[in-house]
Amino acid sequence: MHEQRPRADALRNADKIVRAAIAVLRERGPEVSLEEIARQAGIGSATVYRRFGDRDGVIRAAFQTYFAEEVEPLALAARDAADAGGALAEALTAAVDTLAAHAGLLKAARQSGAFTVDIAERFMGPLGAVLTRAQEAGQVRADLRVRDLAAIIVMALATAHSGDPAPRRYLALLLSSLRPSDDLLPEPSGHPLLKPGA
Amino acid sequence: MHEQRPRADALRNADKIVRAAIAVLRERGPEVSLEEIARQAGIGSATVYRRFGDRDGVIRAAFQTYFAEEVEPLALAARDAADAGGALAEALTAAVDTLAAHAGLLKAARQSGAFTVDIAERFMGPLGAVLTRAQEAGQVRADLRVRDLAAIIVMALATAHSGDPAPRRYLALLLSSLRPSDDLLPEPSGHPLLKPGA
DNA sequence: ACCGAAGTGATGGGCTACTCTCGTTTTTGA
DNA sequence: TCAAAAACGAGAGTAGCCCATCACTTCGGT
Repeated sequence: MHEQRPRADALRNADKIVRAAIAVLRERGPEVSLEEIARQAGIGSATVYRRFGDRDGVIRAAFQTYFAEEVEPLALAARDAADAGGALAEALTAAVDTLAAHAGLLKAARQSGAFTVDIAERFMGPLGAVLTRAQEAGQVRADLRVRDLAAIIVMALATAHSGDPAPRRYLALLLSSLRPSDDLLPEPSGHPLLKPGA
Repeated sequence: MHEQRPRADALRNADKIVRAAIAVLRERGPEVSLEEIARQAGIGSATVYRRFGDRDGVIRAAFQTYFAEEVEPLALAARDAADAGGALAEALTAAVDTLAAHAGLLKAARQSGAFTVDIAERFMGPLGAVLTRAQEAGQVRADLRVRDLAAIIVMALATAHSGDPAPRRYLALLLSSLRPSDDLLPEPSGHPLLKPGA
């Protein structure tokens, strides 16, 4: 009854598929067929289905891997900065930049429901400490949560069309909403805290 | 060489198709087949293709009609309010509410590239006067443009998952970014002002 | 070295967007 | 009112893709 860990080559192949998916989706967008991804990975298409269930499974896995490797480190890098508020803004800007540079992957993730506030929040956890410090310093409003930072990333990227550069203006607008304010934000809508995605 | 205007029944049918598309997409989301929409409209599917070219054409037309009929009036209604800043916030909130109530249609529009800042801006024109008045009253920052208001709508809705209520908290956050500020926003990225969509 | 887990490539079913044709209906304008 | 023109409907047909399955091969841990 002990969990069987997957075989070594299975892990290698899963990784190859994910890498290929990231690259191909980035370049060619959500239109590419699964066969194309499998071909790029040098893996049979049947294997892809065995490992990931269906097309959306591949896209979800690819996006989450990308997020963990490219975005989460940005949050980690912000932890030790002297200027908490500045580090917060920098981390968010860098995250938006790299995501905007992966427009095709991002679009695919959106269509597969993989680009949500929940997912972003999962990888922005390290920003929690920075946020707290910035709040204690009076640099940002006190009623913010980490989830709001994740939402800012999602919102800033909503305006990015195909081929657009990063939507700097709107991100700046969003960052300016972090300033302390007398009005309190309404409570988040009553989400159960269950994680819906896989 | 005078422009032929389409026949009366052709216009009627186009309208029937658009109405059916709005209703069906709202209820069933982007997954519905074109044949289903045609059936609901009581129109042959070949006619749908004749009039709108392809699937995305139908969705674009449906979304724009919805926008013109349900969202633009909200902007018009705000024009004569005494409190310009309040009217601005109300109009944006109401726009986000109705769009959130049409989640399926919205999702389809996004997938077809019909829900863009450009499209929103096209129908938010009437808010220009209100924005100016609010700026003169010092209620909102001076470097805002109508396009930014359109972007706020797009951004606020980016966080709406399927079945979510309107994302009030994030809209409130966005509205708080309208407050006057000492920092200037960066210029909008160098969009040509050509309208890409149809 | 063995045996089960994992992979392979091929095949096929099912679905949907889209096209074409042609006989039929509706509109238009004189 | 009537004939030409325009639009329509229905169905068949094409093509591409997702996904499942199968019979067989390869690989890896014990």
